[in-house]
Amino acid sequence: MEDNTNGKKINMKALAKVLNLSTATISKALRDSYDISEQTKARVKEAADRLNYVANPHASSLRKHLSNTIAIVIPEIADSFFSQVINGIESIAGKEKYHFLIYLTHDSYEREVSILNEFTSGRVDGVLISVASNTSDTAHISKLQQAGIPIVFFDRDCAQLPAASVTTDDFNSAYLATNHLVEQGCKKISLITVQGYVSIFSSREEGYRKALMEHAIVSGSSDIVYCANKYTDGNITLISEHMASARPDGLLLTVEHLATSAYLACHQMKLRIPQDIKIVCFTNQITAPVLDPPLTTILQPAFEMGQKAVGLLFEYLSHNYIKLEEEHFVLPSRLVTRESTGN
Amino acid sequence: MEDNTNGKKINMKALAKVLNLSTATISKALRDSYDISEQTKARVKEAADRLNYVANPHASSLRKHLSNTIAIVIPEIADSFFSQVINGIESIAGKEKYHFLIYLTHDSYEREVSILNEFTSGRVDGVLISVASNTSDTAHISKLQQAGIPIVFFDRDCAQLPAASVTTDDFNSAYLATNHLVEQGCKKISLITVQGYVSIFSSREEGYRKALMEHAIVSGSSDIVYCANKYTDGNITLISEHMASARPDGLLLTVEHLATSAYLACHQMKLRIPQDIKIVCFTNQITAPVLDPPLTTILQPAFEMGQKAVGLLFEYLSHNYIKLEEEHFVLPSRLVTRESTGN
DNA sequence: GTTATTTACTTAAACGTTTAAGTAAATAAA
DNA sequence: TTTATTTACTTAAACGTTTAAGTAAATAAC
Repeated sequence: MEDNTNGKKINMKALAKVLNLSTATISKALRDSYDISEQTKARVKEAADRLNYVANPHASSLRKHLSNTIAIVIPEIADSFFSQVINGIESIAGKEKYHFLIYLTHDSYEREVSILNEFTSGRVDGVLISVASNTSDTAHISKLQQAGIPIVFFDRDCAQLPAASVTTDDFNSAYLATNHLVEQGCKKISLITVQGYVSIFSSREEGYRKALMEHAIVSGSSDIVYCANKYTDGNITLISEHMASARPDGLLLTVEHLATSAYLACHQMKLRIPQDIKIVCFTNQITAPVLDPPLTTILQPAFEMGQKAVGLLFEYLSHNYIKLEEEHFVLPSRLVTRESTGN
Repeated sequence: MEDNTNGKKINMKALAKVLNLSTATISKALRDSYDISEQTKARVKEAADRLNYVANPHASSLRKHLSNTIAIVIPEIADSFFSQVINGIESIAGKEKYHFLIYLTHDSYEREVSILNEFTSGRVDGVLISVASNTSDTAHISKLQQAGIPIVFFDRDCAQLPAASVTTDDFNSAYLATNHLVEQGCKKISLITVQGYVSIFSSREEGYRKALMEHAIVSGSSDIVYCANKYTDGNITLISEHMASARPDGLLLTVEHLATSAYLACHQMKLRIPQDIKIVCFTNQITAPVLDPPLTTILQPAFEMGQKAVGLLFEYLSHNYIKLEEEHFVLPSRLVTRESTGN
């Protein structure tokens, strides 16, 4: 191979020297500038290919004030919903040659703040975020917006903020799911959820309440159990104790990992699903149909939400001049009934 | 607020002007250089904090030839194993103030090649990769190594390459799992797996074969089913057809998503697990204990593998001068027996 | 009291791109 | 034939850091 590079990493200057051209010409040729002859473009591209030239993204980002990178900020990654969202984002961002950095808040407001604060540095061109469940003060988000970094919320938004959002119809889904439990004969339905300020949890709670109200089922705060928002034995205990004391005949679970906990609790207490207790859960786990018994789920359009969120961001970034703060999309979730609510 | 910045993004030059210092002093003060007085350091840090100064990472990376970013290249993300690995990586990388870019190959060799080729640009300081199952030509990986980018393989390595690896004992796990099936009374055990060049699949296949051999169970190629490496209805059909024709009484499944497919196939065919057929699967799904019936699994130390892999990379990057190509770690997986192999 | 060393800074170049502005040669317009 | 325009480049500055090298003032050594 006569490539004159001795295995050293090649940069634009070296490439220019090889071709007897200026770096400006190389740069423009590679970006297909009208300013460069077709012949030269071909020569440059051939040489770049042959010598494995790849432009240094830091130099490029520094000069252009564009990173071609977006940040995805989520509470957890070991969750079917979030990983499917990432798949959706990747399906679009990958094609557009965008890179994405992932940040996990572990559902902690403090981490979220320190993660977002760093984004004023120009590291990313935009942010897709699903906020921590205990995020109520949104100053860190406003600060980012004021710094000119576009933000799109998905799933968990901060309703009080003027920002783009892609969510699902949590209120209605919870309402329909609760109705379904009532229709299947439940008289005492408990909500197993997570404490948090974000709207998805309050919406799900309100949907649940509305359904109960409409069926004249009295429910008090003792029918709601607040669990930790991660998979722990503690949650199993919480649910067991609740079932022992409140003796519900229906459960609405608002997060994925609660399905396993609730099932284990039922198995431990020898409660038969659905005969003794019926269960619905918000989850995208593919194992739902093979659980014991198959689980009735509220299936969220995770992949599509990811696509839509990143699509909005790209539309903004490509200067199609949409106003992000006016973009709000609510994609429908679907109640998939299975044996866990059958009879 | 008298911050002289009018809401514009502040850079080092602006900060220097505010403090009547040179940018060199600012830079050194923020990095705690011995060259700067404590008094000045305090002044600088206070002002930086107050004005929300965050250094531009592109400028910094360009100058230092360090990105403080690593790449994680995996086949899929909607998989408990990989998402737990990411959690492990994040648990270390997050603390070290490293950022990570995620790239999905969708198990395609071509995508893997084009993703890795880009890494010679200096975008990342190192790469953690689990190769695509059909990667046999490893030129793209060697090229990256020659360019001086450190690589650590996890789970799926390229055994022929001199590179660090963190794997689990696939051979032995498959061997033990198959033995377990035999001990539980299986006489005809099928392997449901995925076609691929990577060692995990061949190791699992060999472990399976060795166990059968030792028990003098004759097995032919008709006992092995090669599925697509993603969750599809096609796989369910493949498995059903195999069970109809080969009539196995035991199944060893080598990838997570096959558990759901196999269970559905059994349900459809009215085969009772474990009475008619016993099942073991390599999976980290938390729902394993609540499946119908609870699934015997080979649980991989995903989180620890992520930690170990990124730990090796950091040890190398911090110039502790370990030789990556000599680092090979094999972490043990654990057979967790449940009803799917009971009697 | 002169010289050497230390302290606490500053100056300026460099990292590898992109791009506005400039230019010489070729072509078109008058 | 002269002038205007177009083509295909080059020059040089800029992006925001880091750092080697330099320096003036203060302190220490002799």
